[in-house]
Parts: sequence; C-alpha cells; structure tokens
Amino acid sequence: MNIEKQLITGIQSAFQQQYQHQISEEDLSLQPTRKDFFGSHTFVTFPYARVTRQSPPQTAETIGNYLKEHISIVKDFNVVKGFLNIELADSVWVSALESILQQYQSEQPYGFQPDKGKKVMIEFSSPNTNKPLHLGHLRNNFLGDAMTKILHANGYAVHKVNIVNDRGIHICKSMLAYQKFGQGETPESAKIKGDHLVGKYYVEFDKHYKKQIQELQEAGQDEESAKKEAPLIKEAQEMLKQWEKGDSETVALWKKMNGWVYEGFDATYRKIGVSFDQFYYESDTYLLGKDIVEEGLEKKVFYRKEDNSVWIDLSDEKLDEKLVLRGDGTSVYMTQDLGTAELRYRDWPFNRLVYVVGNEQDYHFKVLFSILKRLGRPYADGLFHLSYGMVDLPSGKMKSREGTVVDADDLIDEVIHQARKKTESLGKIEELTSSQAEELFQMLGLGAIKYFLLKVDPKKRMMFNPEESVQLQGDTAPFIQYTHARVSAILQKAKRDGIIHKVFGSLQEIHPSEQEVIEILTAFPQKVQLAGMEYAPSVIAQYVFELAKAYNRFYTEVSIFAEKDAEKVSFRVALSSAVAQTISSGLGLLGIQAPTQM
RNA sequence: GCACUCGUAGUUCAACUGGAUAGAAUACCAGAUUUCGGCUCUGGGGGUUGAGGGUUCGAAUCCUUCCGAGUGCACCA
Repeated sequence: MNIEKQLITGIQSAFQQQYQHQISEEDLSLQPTRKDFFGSHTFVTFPYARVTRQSPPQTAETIGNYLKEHISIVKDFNVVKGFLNIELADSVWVSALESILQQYQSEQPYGFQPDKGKKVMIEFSSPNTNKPLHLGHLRNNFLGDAMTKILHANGYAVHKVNIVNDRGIHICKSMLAYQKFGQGETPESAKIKGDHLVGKYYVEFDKHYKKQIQELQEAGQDEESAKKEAPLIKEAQEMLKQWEKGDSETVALWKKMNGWVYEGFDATYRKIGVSFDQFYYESDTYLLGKDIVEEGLEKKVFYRKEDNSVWIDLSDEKLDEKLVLRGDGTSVYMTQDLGTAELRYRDWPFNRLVYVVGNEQDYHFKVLFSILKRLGRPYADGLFHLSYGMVDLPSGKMKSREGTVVDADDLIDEVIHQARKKTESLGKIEELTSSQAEELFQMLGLGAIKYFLLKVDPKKRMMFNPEESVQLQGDTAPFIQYTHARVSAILQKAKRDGIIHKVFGSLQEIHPSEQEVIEILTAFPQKVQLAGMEYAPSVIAQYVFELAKAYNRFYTEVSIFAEKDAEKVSFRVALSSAVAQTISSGLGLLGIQAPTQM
C-alpha cells in the first residue's frame, strides 16, 4: 500500500475514533509540505472545524497524536496553525527507494501507466508549404512531440498526424514569383534547402507586390483597391484557379516546388527528432465536408440564407452566427475541418483528438467542436484544442513578411554551435570519436532549445530570448543533462569498484538531503499523470529540474565513496541510479536525450 | 464595439487548481567545495501579485469595476 493511502486511511480512522465522524476518501486530501517546514505530507484541518468542534490547531494536534500512535510509518508531526505536518520514518524512505528501483527493473517503467486501451490522435506541426519553419513552429512541434510521449506514458495509444497546408493563394504567390524571377533555379543550383528557396520567392513576391500597390496609390487609388487591383495578386488568383482546374503546367510547378519544400521539412524534422505516423494534405481534404453540411441541413442544425449560403446559429453559446458553406456552394475553412475530423475518425477511430494549434484559433475550434457536438458525432466529447501562446522576441512580435521571424534551421544550428564551443572548452570529451562528439553537441543544443520552449506553461504567451536559450546553466536542459552525466560517471565507478547497490534494506537512518531526493523521486508518477491531464509538458520540465537540483545538493553534502559504512555506500549508489533513470526518463518525455558523458 | 486570453522580484518564469512567511532561475554581492566534474553548493538584498471593491477561517487564484497588453470577430486558410 502506498504512503499516501496509509496516511489517508489513518486520518479517516482518526476522525472516526476521535470525533465519531465518517469522511470519505475523496474528501480528504494531502498536500506536499512546503520546503521551510518539517515533514513531507501536510493535512489541512481548517475545513473540518465544524466537524471537530475544535480549533484547527487542536484538531491537528489530535489527529497528529492519533497517527503517531497508530500508524507505524509516522515518526512524528508538528502543527503550525491549522496545518498538520507529518514526518515519516526514515525506513519508509529507504523502502520507497527500493520499490522505485524494482519498478525500473520491471516491464512497466517507473511512473508509466499500463495500457488503458484508449486511442488518442494528435495533430501538430501543420505547416504551410510556402516558407520554412520558424520559432513558432518549433514550439508547436516540441509541444506535440512531448505530449505524444507523455500521453503514451499515461497508457494511451497515440497516433501522430500532420496536416500540410499545401494549397491556396500563399503557395501560388511563391510559384508565381518563381516563374517570373526564378530563372530555373533549384535547391541544388542555389545550394539552399528547398523550403528556404521557396520561402525566398514568397518574400520576393511580397516585395514586388508592395511596389505595385505603392505605384497604384501614387496614381491616385486608395490603399484597399490598390491591394485588390495590383496585377501580381490578380495573376496569383488566376494561378489558383488554374490549379483548381487541374491545369497540367500549374500542377507540375506546384508539385515540383512542394517537393522541394518537403525535402527541406524532412531534414528539419529529422534534425529535431520529430516524426509522424500519418500525413494529411489539404489538397486532398479541401473539398471535404460538404456532405456534412447536407446532413446538418437535414437535421436542422444548419440553415440556408436567401443567397444560398449555409450558416449555423451559435449565439446561445455566445459564439455568434458562423458560415459553413458559401453561397456558390464552395467550402470554407470550417467546412474542410468538419470533413477532416470525419475522415480521421474513419481512418483511425479515436477516443480523443488533440489539435495542437496556436491560441489565435481558439474561436475557430470552439465553433468546430460545438458543431460536431450538435451533429451528434460520437467522438465530439473527445475533441481537445491544445491552445498555446505566441512566442515573442525581445525586439517585439514576429512577423514573417517583415523578416522579423527567427528561422528554425538557423536557430538550431546556432544552439548546436554554442553547445560545441562550450563543451570543447571543457575538454572532457577527448576520447569521443568525432561522430560521437557531434551527436553530443546535437543532444545539448537541441535539449537547450526544447527545454527552453517547453518549460513554460503552453497556454501562456512567452518571451524568447536567444541569448538565454543557449545558456548552459540555471534552469536549462544542459544543467540537467550535466547532472545526468555526472551521476552516470559515479555509477560507472561504482560498477568498476564492484559495489552492489542492492544491499541496504536494514538502513535505519538517512541524511535529510537523501530523504529530499527520495521524496522528489516518489512524486514522479503523479507528475507524469498531471502533465497528461493538463496537457502541460512544463510540469515535467519543472520536475526534472527540481530533481537535478536536489541531487546536486545531496552530492555536495554527502560523500559517496569516502563513506566507510558499506551499506550506506550501497544505498547512495542506489539512490544515484534511481536519479539517473528518472532524469533520463523525464527528459525523454520532453524529447530530450540524456548523455552519459559530456 | 463585442468575445476570449493575460498583467506576479530589474528580467524570464513558478505557485500542487482556494491554503502557511508568494518561490525558482538569471544578474549583483559574500562565502564553501573541488568525492571522477570546471557548468557544483550555501547565504544575502530584491514584492502593496496592475488598481479599487466584494465573497470566507484563508485570495496571486473566485466575483465585480476600472487601467494596461494581446488575439479573434473574412463568403482567407
């Protein structure tokens, strides 16, 4: 029986015995004791003043005494105001460590849940094919990837999908500019990645387009009509029509340029260690959803206006009226998303579908989910929008057209470069081959950037400071990775010295810093669960950092190999082993690797 | 205008979902350590949680009014 359960049962019977009062298990909750107080578990007695007819401190005192007397694992307690802080016997922590190590031996790694038999589909990344990935995409990709791993750890079968926005006016802009100014350039001839090449022509288009607008304005047109009348935009719109008609030349160019982009994306995905189980393309899905509109009309969920357009009225949910099909019968974004949800459910019937999409689309998803619910879709309750905040730069907002974006490839190269520079100057890796060293730099650089973007609550808008993101100390991945490398070195030495870390069962007393590490270790499963429930990898990031810090404190306060008592040495090695595995496992949930040497 | 989100040390973020004296990191200052490790550890200053009002044993958290920032409200995707 786990510690918490024993305490709760103890408190229940305390209420029963001392106050003749039944309290159900759900109504009782323990919280971790704050650092500055003695104890590990805290019971708050304020809410029970009516029941006990005693002041909260008296109640705490009474229950504390009861627990100390009747529950063997309780060593002592203290009362501060109405807070009952419970201190557990050292042997409890020793056996807690033993059980953690045992679980690491088993098939179900410590902190991971057994298979729940439920399926989660998760959509993330979802790039446009007219420009390369940038910082905002990185937050999206890392969140999606980390959530995949966290949900898996929570016992779900996870299916990763990416919907590529490969059609539309924005791609036509790149295509048109390429046609006009490209002169047959290719990624090979220009020696740049395909996605960057296509992005270059997107910028090129915008440059010329702006110029035309200006010229028209100078000729006396107002801004709005200039934007509509500029020859370039008209050409791009014409091109989109050609594409939709299936014009072979246009389609061939589209295929060629998209091909370049995919090669570029592939390279970036490989580099950041992100992959997908299935790709959807909007060129395949953009016509979907019309049958659902028909169905909605029949069910009277939708209605038709005089101009033949189809709408849904969601004003009772404060969501207003929303168009779902144009008057000319062509689809809008919403139509397509309805169709895509349906298609996905047929492809891989899920219990939950998670959309990792920026919070500027909060409204869209509220409407989408509401519609599917009104249509009585069986999967409607399982839909979830993992809405994340924008990434700001110290210089302000990122705007792709103004060139103030941080390019993903550049950024990754930069952090890896920094990792190389700093690690080489430490001179600890001379025995590594150059490819091993290269692998290490990647682990560190990517770790730094992933951690930086994941440690903040996803829902919140965040500030990206390029300098801080490549820092190797403080609340960073390299700091945690460094701790892992150091623990690994200790374990290596222990192995060389033939220290078996399994004989410490009779240990009766441990150091406070050891207890603290074990306390943190025992919290891992709950953190994994919480991260899954809240869709928040940041929970794991904070946890792993706490663990690394606590271990470092232990490391300076307690000597491992200089210790005379063999049982203690064994215990400390065991503790180190559990820490190494938990750090590695926790970082793993964030898509970050833990090196054994650095 | 309407809707949604957010305002917490100088800065970047926490706060177990209503609990204790609001914590970390960073920068700065002062020390310690160097067990296989330099990126380790300890301490210090730094806060009227945007402002006011309310709810209660108890509020950064819930309600409300202001102030400020952002996003959305396309027959674009």
